[in-house]
Parts: sequence; C-alpha cells; structure tokens
Amino acid sequence: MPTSTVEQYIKIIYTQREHLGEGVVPMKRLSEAMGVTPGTATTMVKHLDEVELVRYQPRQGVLLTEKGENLALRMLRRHRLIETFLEQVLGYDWSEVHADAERLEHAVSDRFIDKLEDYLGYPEVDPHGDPIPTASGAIEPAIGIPLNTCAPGRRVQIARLIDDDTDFLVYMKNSMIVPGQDFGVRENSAVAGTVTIEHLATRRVVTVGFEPAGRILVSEHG
Amino acid sequence: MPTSTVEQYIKIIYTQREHLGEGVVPMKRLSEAMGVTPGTATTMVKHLDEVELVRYQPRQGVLLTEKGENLALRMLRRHRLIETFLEQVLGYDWSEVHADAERLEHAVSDRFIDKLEDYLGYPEVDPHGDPIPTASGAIEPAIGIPLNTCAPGRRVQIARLIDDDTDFLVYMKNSMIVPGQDFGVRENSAVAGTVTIEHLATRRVVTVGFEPAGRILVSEHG
DNA sequence: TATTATATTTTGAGCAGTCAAAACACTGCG
DNA sequence: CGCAGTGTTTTGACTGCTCAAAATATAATA
Ligand SMILES: [Mn+2]
Ligand SMILES: [Mn+2]
Ligand SMILES: [Mn+2]
Ligand SMILES: [Mn+2]
Repeated sequence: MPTSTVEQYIKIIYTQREHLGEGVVPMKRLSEAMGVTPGTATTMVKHLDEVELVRYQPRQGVLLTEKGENLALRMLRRHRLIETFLEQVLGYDWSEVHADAERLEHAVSDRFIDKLEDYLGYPEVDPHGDPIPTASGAIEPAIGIPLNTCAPGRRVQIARLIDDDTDFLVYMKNSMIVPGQDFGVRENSAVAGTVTIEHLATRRVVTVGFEPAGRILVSEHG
Repeated sequence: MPTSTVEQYIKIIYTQREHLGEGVVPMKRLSEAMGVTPGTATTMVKHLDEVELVRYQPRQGVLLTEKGENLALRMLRRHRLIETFLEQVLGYDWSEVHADAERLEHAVSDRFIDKLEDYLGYPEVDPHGDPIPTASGAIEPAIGIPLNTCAPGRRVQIARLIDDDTDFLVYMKNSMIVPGQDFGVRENSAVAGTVTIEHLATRRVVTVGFEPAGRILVSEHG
C-alpha cells in the first residue's frame, strides 16, 4: 500500500500535469507544488519510478503510468467527495473545505468513500466545480474555459475555480464568483492585464488580474 | 502538535489504565496493546515523559499527566464520535466501525469534530456504549458492571462492550448481545468458568466464558 | 564561442519510529 | 542465599522522508 506521502505526490503530479496541458512535469514545479526542496522531489520521483507509479526522465520531468493515474484518480475521488461532504452536510464554509480534505483523503477507506458517495446521492462535481471520478475511475472532462479568454459582451456562468489557495477562494466568494453565478464580461484588456465582469443579479462590477482570471473557469451561454 | 503515533500511545495508556483500575501501566501491557516491541515502547515513553505527557517510572510503568489526560480525552472524543457517525449515518455494521475510526481520529480537525457532534445531535454514547467526552473534556463515568459479577435470577440490560476486538464484537452481535438488549441471568458458575444468559425477547440462551463476560458490561434492573 | 543564469542531481546528515538481540534488574522460589 | 524466570532497558541498525549545500547539466545571452 502506498504511504500518504506517495499518494500526495501522485495526486499533485496529476493535477500539475493537467495545469500544464501537455508534456512532462518538471521537478521545479513538482517540488514547489509539494512544498519540498527540489532534491527531495528528485529522490522521491526516482522511488516512484521504481515502483512503476511514474516514468521519470532525468533532467526532463515525470509522467504518471497507468497505475499512477489510477491512484491519482482514486485520490481525487476521495478529496472531492470529502469536500462535498464537509460543505453540504457539516456546513463548512465553501472556502475552508480544502485543508481538512487534504488530510482526510489519506485516512479514509474505500468502504468509507463508497458509502459516503451513496449518502451524498452520487454528486458529479465538488463545491469548487471539479468533477468527481467514479469508483471505477471514470472522470468527466473538466468543463469551462478560462475567464481571461472571454471577449467583452459575452455572458458567462462560473463553472469551476482552481482550489489550491484559500485566500483566492475567500476573495472570489466575497465577489460572488462561485460556481453557478452568472456574469457579463465588460472588459478584457491584455495590456492592462485585467478582466472586468459584472454580476448580473446584483449589477456588482469586479475587476480581476489576468493570472487569477485564468483560474476562474466559465461556460459561455446566451 | 503531537504526531498520530503519540496520540495513539496516549489514548492506549488511558484505556489500559482504565482497564487496570489502578496503579501505573507496565511496559509489557503497553507494548502489547500498541502492537510494538517492549524496547520501542520504552523509548517512546521516555520521549513522552520529556514532553510532559506522561510520568515514567523506570521499571514500574507509566501514568498520564494532566496534559496527557486532556489529549487522551480529546482522542476518545474523536474516536467515539467518528464511530457513531460511521454507524448511524453511513450505515456501517456495528462491528466494523472500529478499524476506520482508528485511522480517522488522527486526521480530523477540532472544527470537524465539533460540527460532526452537532450534526449527530450530541450523542452521549458511541455504538458500543462508551461515553463520549464533551468538547471541554468532561466525561460521564462509564456505566455498567461486568456480566460475570451478576447473580443468577437477575435481569440485566447490556450497557457496553469493550470494543478492541472485531471477532468478539461479531460474535456478540450474532448472539443479540448489543447495547440496549435485555437478558436474564440463568447461571453464573465460577467453577465451570461460564455465565449463561437468556435473551428475553427471543428466549435464546447463550453461554459465554468468564473472561469475555468481563468485557460485557450491564446494568441491573427490575 | 565563452559566460552566466537556472534547473537538476548528488551527497551527507537528521528526525521519528521501529525491530532484534544482548544486557540488565527484579521477582519468587528451592 | 543463589538461581531461574520474567519483565525491562540498552544498543545498533534500518526505513521513509526530509533539508542544506555542493556538484553538475542545460539553456540563454553576450
Ligand atoms: Mn493530501
Ligand atoms: Mn475541490
Ligand atoms: Mn488510532
Ligand atoms: Mn467504541
């Protein structure tokens, strides 16, 4: 059985790879996402290669094997079902759900997760809009396009927020930027590096920087 | 913050001490309950003494300090609320609840536990009849007297079962010996080393050995 | 092409927790 | 008292994970 540390590395490699869109995950990126020195990540990744969870190309980076991908999806499933439970059942604030899930995901059994999923009524996405893999490892393609690619005049609905950073989530929540809310794009200025949107229900206008706007995923409609 | 290992040692020292009734907990007992060699327990206990969680008397045994007792009660609270959740909400079988709680108790936050307690409606005992400490560390004295001290003719109600061993619990459950059930004591023979009781609702008769009968705690009534 | 900056790997060390086995210290007899 | 049995502590070693800092490779720039 993999240790919690191994589980965490594998999950991070999966999500970083998703972030990147293509290619291998370089060590700098991995070590930063893990909060660990680069040397530590190198050592670990060599070990993960030994046990066939990743393929490690020295001086290039790392990729999940089939086996690694399965483990990653199992972890994502755990993480997201736990988040859903914390929010919907225990009444956690939407933005404080992440830290607790980060630890619980390594302590629960498969039995726990399957019963929890049943109790929750087989939700398809977690509170941040991320899709929840099934017990067999199937996952819906994550929906949404980055807000910073949307032209002025479009109407959009918030679909997902990348949920790594609590401060980011708190800020977005205070600005009504949560999954399901409808906005109109007012301005999208590459030179100014900002995107301005208006919350349709409250007419409230918010301006966010280009980088954070990339972590707000929306579906265009209308 | 204490590690999970430290949490586990402290919790075990508390429950072993409770089992013993009085005096210090000797190393053999501790190491067996922890599933660890005696040398390991000695090393650990010296460290726990350093950080003021226990008082260690070499060649005698170990006792919790005030600080250690607080931690123990916090762990017991976690363990028992989690067990209650697994049984009442997720629908775990009464006898398979323990193993999962054993890991989860080290991964949950205080926020989690307090919200869970609220969600469960502030239960007073867990599925095995063990009292649940409050957030401030208060605990009801454990109720019940050992079944092997009950005279023939008495009517008793099952109050608690010592929940360390799954096989024990499964057997008791199959014999209707679960908290809340009423029995009549038919025989209590020190020479034979057995106690025979009859389940009043079904007239079913069960005989158990003296040692296991000591782990069945009942309240006499009627 | 030579130089510099950056990413990566290697090396040596440390911490928490564990075991096996040897050394030691107390029973309680005979 | 002396000795055996049992419980306890000590010692040396190992695993998993980590860091700091030195060594090395690659990419970028002048
Ligand atoms: Mn995690
Ligand atoms: Mn999420
Ligand atoms: Mn435990
Ligand atoms: Mn219990």
